[in-house]
Amino acid sequence: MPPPPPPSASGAQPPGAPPYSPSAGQSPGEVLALISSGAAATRAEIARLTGLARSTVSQRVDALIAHGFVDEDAEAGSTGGRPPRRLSLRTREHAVAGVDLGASHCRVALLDIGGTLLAVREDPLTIADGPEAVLGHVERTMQRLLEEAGRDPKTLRSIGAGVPGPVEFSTGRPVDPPIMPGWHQFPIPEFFDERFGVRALVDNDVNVMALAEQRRAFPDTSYLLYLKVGTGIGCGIIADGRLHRGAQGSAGDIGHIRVGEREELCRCGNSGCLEAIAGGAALAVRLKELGLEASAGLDVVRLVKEGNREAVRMVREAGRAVGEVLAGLVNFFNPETVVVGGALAAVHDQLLAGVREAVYRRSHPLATHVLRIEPSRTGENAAAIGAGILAIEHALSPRQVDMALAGAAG
Amino acid sequence: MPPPPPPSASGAQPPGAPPYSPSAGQSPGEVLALISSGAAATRAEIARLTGLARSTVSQRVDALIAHGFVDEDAEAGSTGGRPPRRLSLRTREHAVAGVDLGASHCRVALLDIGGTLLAVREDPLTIADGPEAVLGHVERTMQRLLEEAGRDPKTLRSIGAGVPGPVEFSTGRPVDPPIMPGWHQFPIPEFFDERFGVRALVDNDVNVMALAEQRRAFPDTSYLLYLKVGTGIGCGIIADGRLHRGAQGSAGDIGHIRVGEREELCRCGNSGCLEAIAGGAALAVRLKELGLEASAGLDVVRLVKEGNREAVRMVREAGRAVGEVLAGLVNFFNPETVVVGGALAAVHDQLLAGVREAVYRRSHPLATHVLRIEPSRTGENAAAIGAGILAIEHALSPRQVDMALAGAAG
DNA sequence: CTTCTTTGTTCGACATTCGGCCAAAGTCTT
DNA sequence: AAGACTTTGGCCGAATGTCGAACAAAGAAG
Repeated sequence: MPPPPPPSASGAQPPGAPPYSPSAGQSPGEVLALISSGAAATRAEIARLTGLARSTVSQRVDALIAHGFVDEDAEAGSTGGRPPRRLSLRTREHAVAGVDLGASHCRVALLDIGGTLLAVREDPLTIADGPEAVLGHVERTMQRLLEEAGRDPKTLRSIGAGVPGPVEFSTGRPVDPPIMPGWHQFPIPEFFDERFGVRALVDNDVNVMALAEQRRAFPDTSYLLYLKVGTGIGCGIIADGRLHRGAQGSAGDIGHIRVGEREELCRCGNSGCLEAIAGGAALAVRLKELGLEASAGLDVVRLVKEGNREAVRMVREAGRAVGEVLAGLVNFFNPETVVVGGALAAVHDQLLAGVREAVYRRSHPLATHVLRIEPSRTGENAAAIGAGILAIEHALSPRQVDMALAGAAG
Repeated sequence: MPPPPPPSASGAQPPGAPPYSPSAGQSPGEVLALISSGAAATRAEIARLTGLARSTVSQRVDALIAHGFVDEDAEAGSTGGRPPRRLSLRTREHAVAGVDLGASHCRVALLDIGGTLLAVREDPLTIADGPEAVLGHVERTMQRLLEEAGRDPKTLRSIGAGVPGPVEFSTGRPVDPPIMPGWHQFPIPEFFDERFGVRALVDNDVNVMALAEQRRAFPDTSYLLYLKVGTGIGCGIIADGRLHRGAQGSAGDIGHIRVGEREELCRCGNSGCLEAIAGGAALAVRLKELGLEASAGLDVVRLVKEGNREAVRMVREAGRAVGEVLAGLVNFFNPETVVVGGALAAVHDQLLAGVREAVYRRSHPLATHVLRIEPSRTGENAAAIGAGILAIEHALSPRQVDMALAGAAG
């Protein structure tokens, strides 16, 4: 018979004990996370941060070094004692690819595992040509970039991809994508697994852009909305530092939210949709009706930059429409940062003026008190880099790293 | 010289091996989570689920039993071999309190750690009397309920509370609550800590109602919106099974989202707010203008139940207004379930008809395909129970349990 | 009544972690 | 410039935790 609850001997915690465990560093993979995130750069820092014994830290770091995940750099400056050896992610032998597929373009980026862009290439490409043709091109581009960058294809650790349509993230398959005929349920990860033997993560393009924006430009923000105002209008959502994809992965599909009582017809069949009022395509149509030369969102940008009064007025009005919808989303979601990107963000002076005007008028003071509304800081590579970040974070996840260390024990 | 990176098995896993670790059971606290959640009820089940050795499981379960967290019940039916011993949460010696504070009422619930309601009590109470008076009453009610239920106050493990205003969850302090004068920044957790020596978790009342609804009525849904249509209108958000509170904890504040181009004046100073159009208070005002007897949301409910045509029409119209806003939120958030509660949900036939009509007209098929819009299933105790759930989940969190086991080591 | 299956416990082997000790490598003081 | 001090990292024995095999328990199946 097991003894009854012990009479709680004086097991009171020693006074100087670390505060339990900050729930980090419990495995080699988590130690690597500390290193790669920049939270800790030396063995001693890791020990302090995790509360682990220095010897334990050393042992884990040794394992990470032995498996090629970590480099031991030159020693850093002393703080009064023996100078520490600086640890860093071994970027030379680990690469990922980020793929940005658009309706009419394809951009492939090669990044090292530390997030540094090694090479990019953009090509015109019709996504409606179907998955085999498009992904075949992507594969060749990846091979080419690897060669140009002097990286062994064996060092590719994972692949991220952003596509212009809804995706079931867990399987990486597009789900009834409107502008991607032939892609419904196509197993994109399997395609890449067969060619490169690595895991591919596929997400909506707006989601990966939001990820890039948050990780690169606003790392201190955990709640961020990324509004893409281009031909259409979409939104990427970062909640608690992670992408929010919703129950079916279609979260952020705000292009067809109704604005006011307006009746502009939308291609979706409804009327008054945000996209039909403020989307680049809709603006171009209306400018054309005014006799101006405009067929796409980029023409609107051009006209605004030329100082065309009608175009400026229209973009500002579009900003107000976006802002009216955004005001509601701000109340609902309570983000800390809203980033406006997409083709129309090129004229963000005009667009953001309208957005800010509407949001600050309609949102609650509590929610807007510290709210920042800013133009996108990432450039044309945003989606490709965001896809690459998706791949990097997968490859460096403690779980993946621990598996690699355990799987190839030696 | 360290060997180069091993040929890192890409995705190939040994066929018979357990699927790495389902990231559960890594500590006694996590074993308890399996038991309390009902995921596993015997030692053998825990071993199968976690992949741990049976001896390890036994040792952890012994520790949990020794510390009074787990009971070993009578043995269950055999499946062809030795019958397993059934394990269960020891509910007799662990209790929590759930506090529901409203503008003019106070409800306190006592629950055992398994979530069973032991006792409840509601009293009229003016929250504007200030924190000392109100919390003093809550304290006395808790003492009384503990006595009535025959529970030693020492068995109280934590306290949850829902209050009618914005709260900074991490500190448990109200932040500029409009209808709680005198409560700004009042340290509610400290108040309870001094009296009961346990942690108190304070959240917005709509949030805890959403939690109760999800945990009790829709446990298989990870993305849920709880709409409370009462005097005002608010929304609780469950994302990935957890409460979404936003950057400042004011997420879900949808009462002042603009609906269409309407111009009804709102107490917030703006016009066209959802609350001013569809809130119970606004409906009552309008019915009164029509010469009917109505001063609060409950009068609207009464009139609808009496079959008053104006009231029915008005509630249905309110449902449409709510639905119009909700349609946008559904596109943005992509929930799986929307629950409509609050005082006006008592006439959910009329209200939901309007909501569904607007949502299914305006939301995208992809998002609405599997979307359920349903009336609240929890009753008047929803907020108190939700607050209790907050407390239970804190007390049973692996971290808390592991600390308890380590702290009182024998 | 024997054999089989499943559960839970006991116990020795093995791995991990800790903490103390020591060497290394700098700064600071005299 | 030499010695004292501080901080880092490696080494090693002790403590702890986990595993797997063997075994006992308890019922089902034949």
